[in-house]
Amino acid sequence: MSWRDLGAGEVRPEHVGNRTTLAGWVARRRDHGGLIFVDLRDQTGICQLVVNPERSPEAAQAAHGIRNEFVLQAEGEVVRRAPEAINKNLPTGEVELQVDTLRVLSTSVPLPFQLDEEGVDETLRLRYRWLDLRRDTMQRNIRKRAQLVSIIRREMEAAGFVDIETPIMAKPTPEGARDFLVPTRLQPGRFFALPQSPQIYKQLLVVSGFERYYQIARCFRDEDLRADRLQELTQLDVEMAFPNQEFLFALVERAMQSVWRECLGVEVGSPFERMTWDDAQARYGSDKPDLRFGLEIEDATEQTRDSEFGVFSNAPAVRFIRVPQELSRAELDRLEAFAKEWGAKGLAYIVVDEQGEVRSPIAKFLSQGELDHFRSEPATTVLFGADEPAMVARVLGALRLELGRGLGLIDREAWRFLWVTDFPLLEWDEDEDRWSAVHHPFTRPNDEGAALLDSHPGAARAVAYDLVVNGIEIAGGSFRIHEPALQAKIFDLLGIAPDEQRAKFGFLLDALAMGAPPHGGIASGIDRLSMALLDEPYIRDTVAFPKNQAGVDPMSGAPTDVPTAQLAELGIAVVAEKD
RNA sequence: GGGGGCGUAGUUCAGUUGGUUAGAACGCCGGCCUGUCACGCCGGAGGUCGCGGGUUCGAGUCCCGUCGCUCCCGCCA
Repeated sequence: MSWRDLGAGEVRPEHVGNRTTLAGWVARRRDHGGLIFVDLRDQTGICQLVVNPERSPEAAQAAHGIRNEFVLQAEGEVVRRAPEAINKNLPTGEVELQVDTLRVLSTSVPLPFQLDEEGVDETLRLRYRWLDLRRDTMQRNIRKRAQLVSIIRREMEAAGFVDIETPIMAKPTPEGARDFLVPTRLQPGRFFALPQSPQIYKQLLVVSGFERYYQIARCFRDEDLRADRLQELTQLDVEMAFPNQEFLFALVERAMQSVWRECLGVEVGSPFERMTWDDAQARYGSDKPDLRFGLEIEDATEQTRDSEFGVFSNAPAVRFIRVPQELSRAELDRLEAFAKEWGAKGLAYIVVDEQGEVRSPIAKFLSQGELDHFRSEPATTVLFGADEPAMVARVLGALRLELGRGLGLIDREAWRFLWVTDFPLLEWDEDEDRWSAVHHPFTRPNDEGAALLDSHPGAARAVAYDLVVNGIEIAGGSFRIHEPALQAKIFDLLGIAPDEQRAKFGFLLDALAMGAPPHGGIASGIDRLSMALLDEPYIRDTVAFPKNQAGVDPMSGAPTDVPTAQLAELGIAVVAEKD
């Protein structure tokens, strides 16, 4: 059987993306099994190359002595052979090629790092990202991400949503994250901003009569990076007229089910669980609970109102978690330090040992009634939070996650999707001494919330929701305000003066005044979603060419200085440089 | 802006209470081997221990500073 009989056609350079080494007469593995990538019909296959000097002296000579990586062109007789007949340890692919001719099309210098090495310094990986992307995990990540986006597009379009692009050069926004600014030569001294999201544009599109809009949109936020945060992110952006929460939830659930089914072969049950934001805070101390383990937070505020333990009786909220283990003093000290990092003043605890005996520095202050309330199984540690409710939730939520991970309580096989609903509309900003929007300033209060805006704005709840999987926020959305008067009222509460409202958002208010239908939508971070799907702890490894934590691209060196003349053209003078 | 961790051959790491020519594995270079595929065997090269200063008879090791990377808090509607 000849090569061409397999239907491979001409073996063109682009079909032979090999990176291996030749030693002696035999193509040998360097990073992909000593095997040569060849295109067999429509799929990429892996082929073992054998050079027989009797059959082809030229090929043998070409193969001999080449030590660096190379790209090959080879033709010859294909010999199919079962991988296990050759080697039990490593699958060698489907095809072996008895080479007649062999030409080196491209060579390689020694690589700066080995592709099969784990834990290579990330700067080095990013500097040589084209190599890093050859690694199996990166190939998987990038390809799965592409598949995910493809599935989402298919689902959105099947539901009648129209893909519309919105400007990348947009207007700076006063609310939210810091903007990336873009100067322009035609308007010296003025700046566009890269969009933090297409929020206003998508609302305008619905007002325009595109009653179902979607976009895979790039968004930019000039904030500090984290293992799960990028400055330049991609999100599925969705908006619809006459929104219906059940419709939107079902739409997103269908998309997630398809993604999980087609990318992972996992059937995700539907409908997803739901929980109000208040419940999530009270039971999990988080607006994105990881439901793969228990360790729920319990309340003891009532039981400790008259406690002789001042820390409890003076606290607006007293809550606790029962850890199913007798924690050591050293571990408790570590957890206390952890709790303090999250803002706790200390960490009260009760240890119930194997015999059911209680050991605790605070036990002597507690009444029998209180102790009864905290009574637990033997070998349990009860950890307390006593403070403002928000702080208690924050600290116990962080402790819960820390313990869940540390004690191995997490069910690694589980996919726990959860809608968190009824977010607060506003939260008080201590630093700015004003209300700020929890979601964004265009979020609609629910009917009860609208009635509370004058008296108790902090109690108002929004028609806003997040989708969480395994403790990772993968989508969030809301219904929007479509009445100019209500929108102006929210701006008032946010401390945006009327003239400022006109200057910043006049065009939105005008649009709302010209017959805006009720509308709402949702957005889903594709990078985060990929992270969750791939169980990938670092968001940068879901992106082909990410920047590092300092916001620098180690590959290209961007951002860089620019010539003074280029700045002058823009009417810009740099007054402060790094170092 | 703040806190933690890391920085030693090309890569991943080790380096004992400060002590003599700083080690390993993989990679690289040379030689041998036609069925190998994490090939095997023999030999070899390669390190201003991030940078600067200090303590000491002596510093990879201790101290101070600094730079870089990373994780976290703040921040991220």
